[in-house]
Amino acid sequence: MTHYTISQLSQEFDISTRTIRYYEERGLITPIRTETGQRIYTKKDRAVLKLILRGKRFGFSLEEIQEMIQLFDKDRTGKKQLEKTIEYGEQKLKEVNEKISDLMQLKHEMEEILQDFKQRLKELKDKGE
Amino acid sequence: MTHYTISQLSQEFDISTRTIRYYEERGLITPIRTETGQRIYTKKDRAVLKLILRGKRFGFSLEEIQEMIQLFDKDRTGKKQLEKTIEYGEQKLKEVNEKISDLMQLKHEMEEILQDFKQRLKELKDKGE
DNA sequence: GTTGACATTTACGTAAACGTAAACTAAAAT
DNA sequence: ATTTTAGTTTACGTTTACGTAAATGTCAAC
Repeated sequence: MTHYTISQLSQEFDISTRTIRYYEERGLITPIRTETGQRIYTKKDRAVLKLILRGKRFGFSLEEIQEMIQLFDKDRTGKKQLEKTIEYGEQKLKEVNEKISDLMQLKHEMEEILQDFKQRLKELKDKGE
Repeated sequence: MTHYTISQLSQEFDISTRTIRYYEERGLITPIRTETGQRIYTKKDRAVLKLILRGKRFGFSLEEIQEMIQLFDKDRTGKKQLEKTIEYGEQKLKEVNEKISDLMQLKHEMEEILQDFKQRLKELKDKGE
């Protein structure tokens, strides 16, 4: 299956068709159309949608995501263009790395607190028996 | 320095005073007041604010963050309470773990694309010389 | 060939998370 | 003592990211 309808994608990713159309409104996806005007999504469109949803889960705004998509999307042939793209990409990569280590710290903190709670629960149980 | 004014925190975290008051409006922070009504923030308030901002960076809503704060905050003495808290905490921990591995994947994808771009740039340069 | 599921555009509505302005009071600085 | 500067509440405004309804067209099934 190389093409998808809007409702297929809507079901697969558990989002509304409105949402998908909204992303198109914002210029994030650009599906082709049938003669009668129905949207047809290619595999690439689907991949982009996936990228959008992942970006959203990390708290990126649609505007930021749009910039990132252009990074993946544009046919950058010129040397200057390529250099700028690489620079921007490394910047974003740095941000992602920071988010990861930030999340790791949160994870550790949560684990510690949980350990503490579990310990307390154990003490309560030991005392109760 | 054990206490802070609203503008001190505002400057330290680079957010508006409105934002800080809004978090209070939502019940996320509860600073004490002077006789004349000025807000005074303790170290704990500051820590909570930090937590809020970190949560936001990961795309958690204020509502979710509020729940998480309660996890850190409440004095849960009862056994049932503790068990529920632990369960909720483990759920959140799972979510954090998912976010981390999700982010790692994004990181790898970005690295691959960057590698590709760098390769192309190198080829351009080699050809040019 | 008509019913029902799915599609379209247009357009107004909405919740979350603040921004901003007004009108005022208190604290700090000169 | 009087300007600044910083604080307060109240309340309406704004942006983002969609929800929702209306009015209409089309594809698939019976």
